[in-house]
Amino acid sequence: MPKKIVRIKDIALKSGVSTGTVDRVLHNRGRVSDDAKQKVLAVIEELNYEPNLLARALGNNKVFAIAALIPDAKLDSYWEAPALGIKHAEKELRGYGISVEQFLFNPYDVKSFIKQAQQIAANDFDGVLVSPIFYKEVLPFLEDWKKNGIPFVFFNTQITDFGPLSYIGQDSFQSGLVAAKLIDNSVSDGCIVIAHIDENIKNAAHLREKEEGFRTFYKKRKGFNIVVSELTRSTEEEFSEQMQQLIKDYKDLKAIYVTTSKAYYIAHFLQKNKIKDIKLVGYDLLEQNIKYLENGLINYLINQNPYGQGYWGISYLTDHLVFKKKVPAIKHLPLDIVIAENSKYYLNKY
Amino acid sequence: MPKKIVRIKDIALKSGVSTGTVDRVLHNRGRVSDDAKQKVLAVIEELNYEPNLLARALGNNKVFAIAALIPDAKLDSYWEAPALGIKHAEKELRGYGISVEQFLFNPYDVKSFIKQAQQIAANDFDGVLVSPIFYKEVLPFLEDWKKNGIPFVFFNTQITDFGPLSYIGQDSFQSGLVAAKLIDNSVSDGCIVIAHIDENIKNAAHLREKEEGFRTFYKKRKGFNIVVSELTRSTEEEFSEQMQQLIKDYKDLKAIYVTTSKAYYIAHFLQKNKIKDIKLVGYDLLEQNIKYLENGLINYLINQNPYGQGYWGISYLTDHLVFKKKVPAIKHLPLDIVIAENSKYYLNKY
DNA sequence: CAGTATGACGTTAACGTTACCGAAAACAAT
DNA sequence: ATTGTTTTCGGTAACGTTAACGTCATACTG
Repeated sequence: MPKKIVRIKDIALKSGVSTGTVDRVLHNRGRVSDDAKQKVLAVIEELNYEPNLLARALGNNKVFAIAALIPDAKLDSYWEAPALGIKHAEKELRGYGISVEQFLFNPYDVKSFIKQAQQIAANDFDGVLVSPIFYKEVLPFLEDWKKNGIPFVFFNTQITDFGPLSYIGQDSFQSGLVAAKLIDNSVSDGCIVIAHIDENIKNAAHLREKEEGFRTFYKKRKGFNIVVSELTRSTEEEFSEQMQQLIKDYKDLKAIYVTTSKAYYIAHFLQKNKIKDIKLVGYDLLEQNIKYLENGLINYLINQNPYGQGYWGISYLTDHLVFKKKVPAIKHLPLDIVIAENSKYYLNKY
Repeated sequence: MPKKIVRIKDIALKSGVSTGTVDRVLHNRGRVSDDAKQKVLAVIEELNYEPNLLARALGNNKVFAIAALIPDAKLDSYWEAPALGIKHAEKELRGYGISVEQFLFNPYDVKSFIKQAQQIAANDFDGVLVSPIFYKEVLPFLEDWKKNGIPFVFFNTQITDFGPLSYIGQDSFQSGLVAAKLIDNSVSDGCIVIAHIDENIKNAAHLREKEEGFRTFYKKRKGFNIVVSELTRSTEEEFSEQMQQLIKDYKDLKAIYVTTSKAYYIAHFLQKNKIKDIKLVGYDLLEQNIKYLENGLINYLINQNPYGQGYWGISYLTDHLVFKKKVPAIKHLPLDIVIAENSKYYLNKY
């Protein structure tokens, strides 16, 4: 009953060559006659050989160096989670010959991004995990890596094409739909604001997609007034003024959909000004967000699973490098709906 | 920079014994003097040795046979997902020397459970994954397995103690809280029914816990009338009558919380009788449930992640048997809140 | 004190794969 | 024919761990 295991040796025997030749065929690195190659391939097919991943990794006996190019969590705490996911993945996969080095850049400073990317390009890594938030600037590096056969995985921000090994992240449009439905479940008319906070909407395709998804949902609905607002917060006062204005402009404001992880700015404002009955939906389980989720000022958070993104990114690169497995070209992580009662399950777990 | 790898041989060398001795210490299978043991342990600590899991599994060179004792999906489609999770896990882990055999029993027939369990006990398996829905009947088998040093993992239904390797499932109480909050978000007063469908509440501790969680949430709230109803459905007519009665008894019925995966029974009834404005929250992404989720008759489903339960169960047994890793004694899977817009992410993925 | 258990340890062949090192064979240029 | 070059291929030592086996020494038995 336990299926007979097929080894390289068996293939070699059956096709009358040596294990070395079979190995060369398997990884088609040439130096093998067409004749032999065909024969070996036929036998592989016939016995339907499945490589033993353990032995493969062990025999390889190489430590693969992976570089992770991500924003510095000190400058935006959203990035704590991916960093942790990456760290945990490394720990778990170290036994499989993986080592990861994180290159942190300032998400508000293109220069710093380029500098770190150059660092990576200068040393030779076997794979790169990158959050390509600077579209134009990352391109030359992608070219370089591609030319050198170094696989790279995008995460969090999607770039179409340019041949990444994989993209890991969320479906922004769909997440806009989810947010809309959640609001729709408790608001039956009035004004709803889509708030982009601290991001230049021009450069942030994923925010536009969220907005698009949200609007799409509400196209079917009557009696709502959907408004977009771009807010910035360099100081609390500045932010507060913008909010005051918003409240004044839209008397029937019923709900706010925050497309970034900064919902807690608004929650803070609402609390301070004792404003109730405005539903609030945002993203990401930052400590401050959770706080307001628990005291009811934020109604729902959508988890983008940043921890999982980091974890899967490293995981996929490992599958590719160590085990030479195929990995999906795209992995959309679930759009977890988080309330106070189930939040703990989404905190730094996978 | 790439950390120096510590091998058993290094430990042996440094502590002046042989690799065999180190191996015996590592797996403390005795036959080692206290003296040597202490020394080896000290060196292990000092170099902080981390075993190479690949080499371990490869060297072991044993095919571990795991038995999965679960209800037959033909008799309750909830069990399709765990079966699939188990199958996928097996596929993924076959390369690591794992083979799984599923033993399906009739969830409504104790005899069939016993028969299958005996099957497992008769042949010798290296590990068992079991959904112990028949509390009393499973105990003797647990004793047996324990005596024979065969690890077993519970999933879906929790049994306190009896020394499983791990329990994998949901926190029922907490899931009651989640359900309550979801209903509370869209209902502000009136009567709310907790419906147990097709289950004997006496034997179903997890259903009682769900109810308990739900009630706990509503203890803080005023103006609600929380009612419990046990429903059965052998025929559609029988069920319909019970529902009619319920509607008649509670004119201000605003929401129903179904503690099992049978919310679609109620949705079906509501649709047929054109009853609107009763919020419905249930469990599990069965095809029929999804259907009503999409057309709005079911408002929320809570995903118990049955696929993941199966997957993790096998995964944990593998960690224990193959890699000899420590596994958590308890794994509570997330209480995923599912609406039409995010349901696809929870369908048979992990 | 011989004989036998018992316990403590070392040695070693595997596990399946990889990758390097040459040997052998085929071919090319004199 | 000889030498040189290239292509194809076999042999084999690793990779880190496991577990069966063998070898001692010591303790116990009568």
